[in-house]
Amino acid sequence: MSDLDRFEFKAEILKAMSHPVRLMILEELVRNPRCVTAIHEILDVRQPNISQHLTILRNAGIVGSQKDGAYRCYFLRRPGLVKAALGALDKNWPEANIDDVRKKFKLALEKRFQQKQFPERSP
Amino acid sequence: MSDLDRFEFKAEILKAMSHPVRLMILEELVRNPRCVTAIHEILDVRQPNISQHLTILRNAGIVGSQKDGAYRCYFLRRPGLVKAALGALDKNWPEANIDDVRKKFKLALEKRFQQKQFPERSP
DNA sequence: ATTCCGTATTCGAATATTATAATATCCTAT
DNA sequence: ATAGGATATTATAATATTCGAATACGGAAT
Repeated sequence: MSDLDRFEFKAEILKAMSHPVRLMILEELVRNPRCVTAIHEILDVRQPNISQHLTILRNAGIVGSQKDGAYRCYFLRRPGLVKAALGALDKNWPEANIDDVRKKFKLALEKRFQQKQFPERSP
Repeated sequence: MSDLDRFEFKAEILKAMSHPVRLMILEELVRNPRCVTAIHEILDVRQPNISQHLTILRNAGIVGSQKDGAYRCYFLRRPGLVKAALGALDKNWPEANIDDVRKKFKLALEKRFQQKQFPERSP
């Protein structure tokens, strides 16, 4: 798997999660496996639309499903990943310290000029 | 901030990250603040396109920038969030255990019937 | 002042995403 | 076998995203 491929793969996973309805679905599935109707009742979204969103999540490998009689049970295939990603969004992280940023930028700049022997410019 | 708003906000942050080029930019910025040209050289992407992606990241509040002479230095405004999100993608999490899933689904199903007094159906 | 370098903006075409409506399919119970 | 509920699919219209090309703009050095 090439380097670019790896980034495209990660981007696909993130993109599949990047929708308010899909985030709500995932947050629900973190608690419990659910069938479509249950999700449809919990969220205020039409059933076919729910199915579409579930398809997107399934294609990304984020959820799986299993038939149980008339129902189809959806569940997280990568609960760890999903919890970690949702967790990253929930926690309210501190902002970067601007002085540290400036310092690191200066260093990066100097290192760059040494390495590449530029006459000037471009950190 | 309403409940839906919160999900839309999270979705926006994720969406802003959900692009291979933007992921590469973020991974670079995790290491060091960088100016546009440096990013442009590291990645094989045209400069105006880099600027466009940076604008998207900036609008989502993920990166900030600061002028330094002719350069504009970009840096992570929420390094913790970004590291956690990238970390979630990197770690290779185990898959869900299908038996646990089934068990939880049964429970959810039963609970649902009790609570809602349905004659039948719909976990 | 003019030139060069670093960066941003604008526009356009191609493509992708989204929600809705309509419809189809599958399962279960009668 | 038929009805009704659960789920999926399709088509479509509205909207958004993406990239490249061209261009604009600002700072630094001559």
